[in-house]
Formats: sequence, structure tokens, C-alpha cells
Amino acid sequence: MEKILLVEDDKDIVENLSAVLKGEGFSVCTASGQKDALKAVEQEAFDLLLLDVSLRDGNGFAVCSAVKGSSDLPVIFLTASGDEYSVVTGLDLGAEDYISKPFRPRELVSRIRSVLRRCGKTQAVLEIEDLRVDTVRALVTKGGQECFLSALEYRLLLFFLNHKGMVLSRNQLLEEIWDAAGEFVNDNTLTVYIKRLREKIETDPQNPRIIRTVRGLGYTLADEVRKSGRM
Amino acid sequence: MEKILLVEDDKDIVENLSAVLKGEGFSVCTASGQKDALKAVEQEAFDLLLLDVSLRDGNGFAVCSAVKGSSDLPVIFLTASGDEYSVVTGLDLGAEDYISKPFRPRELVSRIRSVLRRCGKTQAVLEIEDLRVDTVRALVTKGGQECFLSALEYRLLLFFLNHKGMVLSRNQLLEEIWDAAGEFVNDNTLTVYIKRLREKIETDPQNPRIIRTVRGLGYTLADEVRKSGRM
DNA sequence: GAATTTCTTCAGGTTTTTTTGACGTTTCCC
DNA sequence: GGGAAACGTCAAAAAAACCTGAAGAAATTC
Repeated sequence: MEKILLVEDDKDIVENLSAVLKGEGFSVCTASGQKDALKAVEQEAFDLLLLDVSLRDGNGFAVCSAVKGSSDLPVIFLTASGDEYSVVTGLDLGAEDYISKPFRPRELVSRIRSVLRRCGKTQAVLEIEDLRVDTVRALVTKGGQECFLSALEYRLLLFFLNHKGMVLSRNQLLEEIWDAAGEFVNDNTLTVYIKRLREKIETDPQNPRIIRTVRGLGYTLADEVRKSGRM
Repeated sequence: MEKILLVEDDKDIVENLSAVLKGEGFSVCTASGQKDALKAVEQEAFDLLLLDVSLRDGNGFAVCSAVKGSSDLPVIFLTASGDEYSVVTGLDLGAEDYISKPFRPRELVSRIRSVLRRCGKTQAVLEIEDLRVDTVRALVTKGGQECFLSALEYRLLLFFLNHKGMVLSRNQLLEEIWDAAGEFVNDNTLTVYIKRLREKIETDPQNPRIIRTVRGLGYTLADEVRKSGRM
């Protein structure tokens, strides 16, 4: 799952885009100003930066320069319509692409995909134990046998794989996987999905090795599989 | 892999474009002046020439004339924005297309692909199972029998073939096949087309092997045909 | 300008996924 | 042990995703 940092200070756009991108299977973080953006880039490893040209505390160019100076993180600018100057500047600063507002979400997604592909940021295969996830084909296999996951099961697994070793709280998971449209879902939905996922990917679903419960805190996908259950 | 010669003397552009094109799977050589360009064309066989109109040692037209005089190498001009005169001259000289700066990398890539296809410089025959697509003649056959596809059906199939193995989301397909002109189409249009395409190219349309549905994620064209469906 | 083909949409059906609520089990603390 | 919270299980209801056939628009062809 590719991580995108969206830097934009129009709340409506943030909300809308966030939902769309999550729906398309991206992991989205947001920042609303230059400072936040730079801090986020420093702290976390993103695969792509979606950068509004006009921010309250200055323009996006500064952010782009800073980022490009210290990494090869791909950048897509969001520009106001017909703002030729920004386009030129953006591309000069090494941005990979730009898109003018108003844009169709679909088109943006397609641009994002294209840029990610071009920059080789699309991680193709994730593995843990005898479980293999081919993210290009959306193909999950366990010991060579294909596991047929539903869309949400797949998304959940992907999120775990991209946060190996971290304990993910129930809330965090509900937000990331379900909150795409801003709705709330029953807390138990997550529990059910964990169960289903375990049934499909664990060797012994009653005694889960891959997705472990950390009582009171959440769930975690074992970074490396330790020998025994209990500690 | 198609070989492109990029003739341009702005170092930044060269660097940027080079990276983009390489990222998209092209082989790129560069030349910064008329002389270099002509020498390169003589010495190596390219599939396409990307030619800046304004070069330090004269304009790109001379290069174009020379090249067109002795070969059928396709040419795309890079022109300064709004420079109508160059556009006309370029096309008069037999150039296949032009694009004005500043341009979106993605757009250039799509133009390049389009020109290559038009000029038959791209892979001519695509195959899967007993299905053969001759992209030069736009001829599709299944087990020797011709399939009569409509323009959109053909475009859809081609897109699948060029993205073998990838799961393509409905949005992505709508964007690529339908949304090019900015219009929206009903989501079901895609569904209907998938059905029609399957009826024409699948051995058993009820049980599609070539274009598979990945519920919740999209469709995919199997890059190798696996034995069975469900397990 | 009528006929034909292609494209798009609609309405309805089928299947699968997603969500939920009721109830069981484990864990922890008093 | 009793009780409360956290987590697990199950099955049924609700919703979404996908498929299908037909019919109205739009474009092409003759």
C-alpha cells in the first residue's frame, strides 16, 4: 500500500480527496501547511507527495525544493486552473507532474498511479512467513495456494503488512480501512474481519501467528514469527 | 524497448525528461545540437525523435528535414508555448505531432505512445491463450477466427493487454478508455463492455479466463492462464 | 435520409460482501 | 468466585458489486 502525503489547506478538498484515495487503496496522511508538511516528510517515509501550490503560510514550491533536495520523493502539484507560471516553476523544481483544479478525482488517481509506476515506488511483493502478497495482481498466496480475499480483507491485510511489527489500535484500523467515507461502523465489524482474515491466512486460525491480538491495545502483525505463542 | 532520441539543449529539461522516459520503459539517448543529432541518427536506429524547435545552433526544423529526407523516423516537436508558427512549420515538414512547453510528462508519454503505435514502431502482435491481436492491422483473432470488435472494445482489450497481470480498477479503466475527453459515463457502461468483450474473446464467456473479475478491486487480464477458478 | 452499427443507459436479477446483533469465551481486577 | 471489559463466534439482514437483456441515442454507412 503506497503512502501519500497530501498537503493542502482547503478542508473540503482534503476530506474529499482523502476519501477517494483511501478508497483506491492508498494510505493517506495530510498536512495543511509548509511546516507540517516538512515535519511529516522527515518523520515518515512516503511514496508520493501531493502538494497544493498555494498554501496559507507560503507556497508549495518551498516544500518541493526542500523535499527534492534531500530525497527522491515524487511530487505532484495541485495548481489553480490556468496558472501557467506555477506549472513551469513546479516542473522546473523537479516535480513529476501537476494537475489543475478543478480536476476529476479519477484523473488524479490515474496520474498518481502513473507517477508511482514511473518512479518504481510500487512495492510489488510483500511476504511474511509462507504468505505472499502480490500487490500488482492483488494475489494472495499461502504456501503456493491462492487465498481468495474480499476487497476489505485484502485492504486490511495490506495495511498490516505495511505496518509490520507495529501494534495497531482498533480505532486506527477502523479509521484507515473503514473511514473512507466518514461514516462510523460498528466496532465489532473489525473483530469479524480479523477472524475472517485469520481463517484464510493463518495456518492455525485458533492460534494465530501472523495477526496477533494485543489485548487492550489492538492487533499486530508479527515482524518476524517467534517460536511460541505465549510470553 | 523503443529507442528515443531526445534533442534539446536545456540541460534541466533533458535530465527531467530523460528520467521520465526511462521510467516509462523507453531507451533514451540525448543530443544537444543539430550536428550531434544528425550524427546520432546516422549511427543508431531510433524509433522516435523528440526534437526541440529552438536549438542553440539553429532550429530543429533543419534536423527534421534532414531526417525525414532519408528515413521514416517519426518526429515529435517540443515548441515554446503559443508558438503557432513553429507548429505549422513542424507539421508541414512531416512531423507526426508536437507538444508545447510546459507540458505534463504524462501527456508527452501518451503522445509518444500514440505516435509509436500509429507508425507501427511498437510491438506488433500481442497474444494470450489462443487470442492474437495484431496492433498494426487492428486485427483480433481467436483460434484463427477473426473477432469483430468495435472501436471501444478494441481499445479496452488493448489496454488490458498492455497491462497484463495488473488489476485495473473500474475508475482507472473509465478514465483511460472513456474519460479522455472530460465527459462522464455511466459506471455500468464499463460493465456492459466487459461483458461484450468477453462474449467475443472468451472461450466460455460465463466462465471468463482471460478477463477476470476481481470483486471490489476491478478486472485483470491473466498473464498466464491458471488451471481453475475457485478452490 | 434510411438502415445499420455502435454506444450508452435503464431496470431488474444474481451473487458476494459487508455489517450487525446476540451470545460465548477469555482475561483481569475486586 | 463475581463481575466487567475485551475479544471471538455465528448466522442472518442489509448493502454493494456485478451481470444481463433490452431499448433509446448517437454515430456511420450506404
